[in-house]
Amino acid sequence: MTKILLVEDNDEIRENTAEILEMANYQIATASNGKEGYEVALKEEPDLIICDIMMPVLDGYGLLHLINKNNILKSIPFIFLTAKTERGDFRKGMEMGADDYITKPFTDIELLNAIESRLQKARIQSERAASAKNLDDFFEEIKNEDALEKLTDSKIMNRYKKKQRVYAEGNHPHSLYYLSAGKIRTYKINELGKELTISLFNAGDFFGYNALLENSVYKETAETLEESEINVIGREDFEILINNNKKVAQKFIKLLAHNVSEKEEQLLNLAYNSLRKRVADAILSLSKKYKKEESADFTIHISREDLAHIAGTTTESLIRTLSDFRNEKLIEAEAGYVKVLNEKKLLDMLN
Amino acid sequence: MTKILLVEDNDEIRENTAEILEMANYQIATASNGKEGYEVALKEEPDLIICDIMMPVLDGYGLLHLINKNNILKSIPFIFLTAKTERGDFRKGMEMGADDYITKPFTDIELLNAIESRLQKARIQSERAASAKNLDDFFEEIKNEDALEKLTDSKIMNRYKKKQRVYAEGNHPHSLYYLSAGKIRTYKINELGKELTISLFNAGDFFGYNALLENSVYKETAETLEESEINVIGREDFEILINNNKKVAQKFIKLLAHNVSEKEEQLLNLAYNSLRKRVADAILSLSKKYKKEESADFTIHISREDLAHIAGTTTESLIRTLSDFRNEKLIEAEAGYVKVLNEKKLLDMLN
DNA sequence: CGGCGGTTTGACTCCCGTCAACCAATGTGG
DNA sequence: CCACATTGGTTGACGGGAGTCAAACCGCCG
Repeated sequence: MTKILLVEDNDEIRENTAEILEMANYQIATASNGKEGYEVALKEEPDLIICDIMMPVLDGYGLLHLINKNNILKSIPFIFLTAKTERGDFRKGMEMGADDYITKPFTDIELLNAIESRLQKARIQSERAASAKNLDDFFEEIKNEDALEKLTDSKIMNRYKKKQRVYAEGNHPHSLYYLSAGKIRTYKINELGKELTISLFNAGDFFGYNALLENSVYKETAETLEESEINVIGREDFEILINNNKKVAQKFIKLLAHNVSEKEEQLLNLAYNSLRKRVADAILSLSKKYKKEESADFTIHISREDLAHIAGTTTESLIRTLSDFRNEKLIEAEAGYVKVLNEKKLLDMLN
Repeated sequence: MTKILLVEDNDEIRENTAEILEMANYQIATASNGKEGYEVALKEEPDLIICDIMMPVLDGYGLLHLINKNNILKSIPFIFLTAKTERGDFRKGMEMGADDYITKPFTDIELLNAIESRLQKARIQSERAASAKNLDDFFEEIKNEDALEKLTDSKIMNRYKKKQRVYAEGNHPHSLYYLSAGKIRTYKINELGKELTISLFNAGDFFGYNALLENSVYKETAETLEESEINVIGREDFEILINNNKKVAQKFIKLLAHNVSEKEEQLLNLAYNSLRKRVADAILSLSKKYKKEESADFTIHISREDLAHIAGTTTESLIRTLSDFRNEKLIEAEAGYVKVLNEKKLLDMLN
């Protein structure tokens, strides 16, 4: 049932009006001033508010102001019911966002008509917005339909040399990649030409799926860190698969969710961690990704520049930090490689 | 740009008024009577209609009647602009569903205020309705599943005050959240207690799905930026849905993929951008997320501290940067709010 | 031998984080 | 009702971390 909040300080008018409205089969909540009205509004969430202007404690303008500031209440139709007949008062009320302005004395019919008119209007508004949304959904659906016809079997294998590019930022994705051997990194470049390595991939990883799933262009560049072997899966095949195979969809959902978490963690690191800690993290994440087996100590062959781009710094700064680490016996480092000596201390590195 | 239809038979008033509105940067269509007005309305689909009452051929009431009968046009705000100052005329106009009633003579300010007030109101309506529709769709989907019996009671709605916590890092997720009104942010804290805001959410967004999908604990904390209303969807319901409903799975895959892209972009920013640029980006991302409509300028009420956490810096540094921006006339800022004056320059900010 | 790419070190600068103080507004408790 | 505490915003002074530019070094190959 439609619920109406009536805010009016004069007891007689309030009770009379409430009675009329109840006879018209509305559910009524009442309040005798703006402050009380706001409290009742919060609690009851009426479908419409009728409100006097001149009231003690908090007047009608004040109440309307509060209502408009509240995200939950601001879309409720608001009608002023007042003895203030001056043009200035009327304009002020309307400009503040009231939906109607009824001057006393008024007839029952006027009041009821005004209410119905506003309720009607509110209903139309919400219908309208909802139907726009429906149309979008509809087109969304069509897009996925006719992929079914074009099923072509394509499982190509490619060999890549070191530092070779697989795809570049801005390209349109045509395929999903599966790294069967080697190492891949993806990176972005900012306006000043500085590189940041975003992700590392190892044998057995899929990559390049993000642009496909988001249905957009690549947002990063992928290149090999060393010689690699890559399987290419056609876009259509992948789409059919993910749309029709529950398991595949679940796998990618989980993968994506994990990616998001990882990136969030990286964000926090880059934002506030010292260079020392960022370099330590970079080394550890390489270790985590590429270390062959649990017990053994880890050595990676990587250029200073590449390592710097993982830590988000410059080559020179990275080198200084590596020197520090070397002096502290945390790592062993010579041109072209880094070997982790004390993983625990790296892990506990303070900022 | 906002388009306004002005229907008025008096040439002088029409042209004068149109001129005022054009100066206020609205796009204007005109008509000199109700019939013509209806034709123009159909063709132009204005964002707002201003209309005289007494006109030849078809009067203002007639036009409003036609507009209300037309499904495409009926939700357009409608303002009468008339010499008819009688209470009866006013009531008739409002009862027919007009949104405001301005009597001649009127001042420019009155007219412009009335227009802005109604446009604002219309925006709120559609936002609100669209977000409600989203959730309804979602539950429509749920209903079709065979787990019907379990989830009848699962649509819980919660009210949160400003700065209240929804979930905390490390908690186990029990539900999916849907923000039906208000604003939410998620953030992480590093060992030194520094906060970084990871994501912002607006009415109509889902949040908290990442931990569910990854099948792990929350990796970030979520709290309200202002008073909010949140729908809670039980974990089981969500899991059934996403595992069995192709459309829902696709929706979340796309959402996740987009999240990843966003985070990657943020990574690059945090890694190498100057404080100036990061602050500019923070302001712009707020604008992008919370700006109501295209043309209007954007004001956000946010504490310095919160803004600093979005930019990944300290409150003091943020304040200095804001002062610089203010001196450069890029923004207007006083305690508790920031207003964007020159979006383009903020966007083109160099490092 | 000279050039070249990658690495390392040095010197300098400056951005920005830290600490401290102050102000204004708001709330609070006696 | 006022003194007082508290909170958020702002400004100033200071210093260190890390980026920039330059130069030296080193191994390698033709």
